[in-house]
Amino acid sequence: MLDLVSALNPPQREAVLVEGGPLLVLAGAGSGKTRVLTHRIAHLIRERGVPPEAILAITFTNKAAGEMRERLAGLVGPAARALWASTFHSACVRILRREAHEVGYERDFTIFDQADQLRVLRACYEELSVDPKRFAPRAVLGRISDAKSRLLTPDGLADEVSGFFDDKVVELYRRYEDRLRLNGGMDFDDLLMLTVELLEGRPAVRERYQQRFEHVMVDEYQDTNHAQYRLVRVLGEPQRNVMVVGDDDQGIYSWRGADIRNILDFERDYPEAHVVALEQNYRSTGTILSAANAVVSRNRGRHPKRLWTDRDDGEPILLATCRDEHEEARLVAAQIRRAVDEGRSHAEIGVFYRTNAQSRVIEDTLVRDGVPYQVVGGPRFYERAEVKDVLAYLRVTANPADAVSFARMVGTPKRGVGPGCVARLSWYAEQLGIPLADAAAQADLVPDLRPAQRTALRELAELLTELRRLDEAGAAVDRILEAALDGSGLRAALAGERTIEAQGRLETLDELVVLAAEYQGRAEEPSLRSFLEEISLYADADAVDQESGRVTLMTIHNAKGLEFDVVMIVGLEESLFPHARSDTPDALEEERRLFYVGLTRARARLVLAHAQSRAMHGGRDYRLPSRFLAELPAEAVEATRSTLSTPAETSWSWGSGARRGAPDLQTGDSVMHATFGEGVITGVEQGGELVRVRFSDAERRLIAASAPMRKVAEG
DNA sequence: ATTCAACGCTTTTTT
DNA sequence: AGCGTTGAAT
Repeated sequence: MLDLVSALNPPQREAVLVEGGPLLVLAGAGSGKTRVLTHRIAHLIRERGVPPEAILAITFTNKAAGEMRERLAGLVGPAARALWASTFHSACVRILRREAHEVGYERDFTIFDQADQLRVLRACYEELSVDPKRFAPRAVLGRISDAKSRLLTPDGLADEVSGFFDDKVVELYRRYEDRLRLNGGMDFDDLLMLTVELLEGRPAVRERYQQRFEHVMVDEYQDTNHAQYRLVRVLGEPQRNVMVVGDDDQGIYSWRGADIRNILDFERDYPEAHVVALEQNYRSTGTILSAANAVVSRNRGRHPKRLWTDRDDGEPILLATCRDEHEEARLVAAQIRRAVDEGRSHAEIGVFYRTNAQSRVIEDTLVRDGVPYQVVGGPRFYERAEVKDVLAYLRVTANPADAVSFARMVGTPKRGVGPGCVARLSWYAEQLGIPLADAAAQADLVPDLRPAQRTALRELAELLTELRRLDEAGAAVDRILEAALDGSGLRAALAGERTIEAQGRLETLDELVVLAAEYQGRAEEPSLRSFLEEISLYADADAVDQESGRVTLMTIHNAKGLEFDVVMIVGLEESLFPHARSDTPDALEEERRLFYVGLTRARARLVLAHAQSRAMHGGRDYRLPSRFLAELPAEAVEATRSTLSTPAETSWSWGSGARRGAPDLQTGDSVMHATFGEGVITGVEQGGELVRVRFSDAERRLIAASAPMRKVAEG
């Protein structure tokens, strides 16, 4: 039998072996927390006789859940399959599918993604005659999401807020809720909120799940929100065998409602909690670790701690100054080449950035250089228009109440049925209290429709009947998908377009069919509903393939939990990283944690880059290096101007170091710029380092010292 | 009533 | 660079 603890260090061993009861593991980056988690579960199963199905293990991604199950199978054998290992959202769906009626939903409820949510919300704007320009829908949705993550109903929110904007939010939230229910739809926040309502509000249901889960374990606990916290709390009673693992330095989701206070609250709720700190890092070189420590220790709101390693210092961190984003991309390519020449595999290289848009230039360069790479995140496969179009047919098949999908389905391909027609149909459906799909079958009875529209609706209804028949007969998902593609005319419409774009979309749809077939072969109990559900809960991070032999490009958010031999972080510029929108002290600390997460992903080599100018919404911005660069210990860093192009005439340094004298520019001065021509200074920022200049076409912010620009007249 | 083309505005991070 | 809205053409 495998020895579960001999390879562990003392605190790790303690965390694995400690008796039941609440356990808080404060696990620094790279300190082996996944190992602790899996070994503890294995220990519970093997040594303490806990049945695998009595353990609920919450991970941050579906992929991590799968890996945990696999590792566990290696430790305790196939019994591990009975373990509930999943994300919060997947676990909630699993519970809600069984108990839907308890919270006023049908079992076949649909999960609405952000695009769906916006459609529902926009409909509410119409109904309530709210102007979307005055109340940005995305912002309102954000407020609703925030309320739900704190388990606030519209009434609860109303009690808490007041004011013109907030009153409207409450009003919209209330209507949004009604409409969601009408659609049989739940948004991501509902999955959590309704599960908490269910468990807290229905003693019989609660007891069932409490009895079932003897042990509850949560990874990445610092990124849980209030709803998740309450979920853990209610499931953990009465045994209180709750283990949470987290690191306050790695909390990067507060904008999504995550609350680091959950860690503090844990000790308050469970005063008897056992606390274990894992501070030995097994991942990174000494240099990387000390740099990461130096950066994160600038944050005020954190538990003081210091990760240590007994590894060598390794190589210095390479810091490259690039002229623009193209040079930065070439630097990335050159560094990849260098690493590969040294015998490293492409798979061991990760390139991180703050925003998805940054991947584009790098991709272009890598394609040109023939470097194999994968991009995680960005425009998502399942959110492409053509995919959503055909999925709308499947979603209505699975849930006839889903009016959002119905409207989408009716509109694509074009069949002469637009919003006006759908509105009439909805009116009719509402009068009779029947789903839109059924109303469509009776199109002949709906007033004020054109004959062609009646025909189109009838045909649609027939298609839906056919799809539903296939589904009920247990047809394979890829077969139902094919039937939708052909029956809807979606495929024919694209084929008829004969454009490159249409060709690409057809290929996308073929890919979807392949994915459906793959699902069909892989799923334990394949069904249309579970296929749609898997798609809805599919996360970008689930797609990371560390064995693909390719370089991985992704946002730092997606890099959480991963590690690479070589890590490059690009775009380290003020207003990009830290992002301009993170302008409060707290938000800035979160940006710093994000940087910390990025740094600590690296095992051996770290390359950091910033560009002096970057193309941004049409124009070109001139930028200062990120303040975070100045926070790196000087002895850990080797700075270089990218050697890939001729150095600019002016050089400048970052952070607290020497600063070149900028031309003395004042508001009102006239300047001549090499590229933009004549302009006038409209503002001076950051102690004269940056100037705002209005040119004939636009106002730009330039770095006073290095922009190719001279003063032509005093203001 | 639908559809299409132009315009103006905004873009962090994601389950 | 993309999206949503607006206005015009069918």
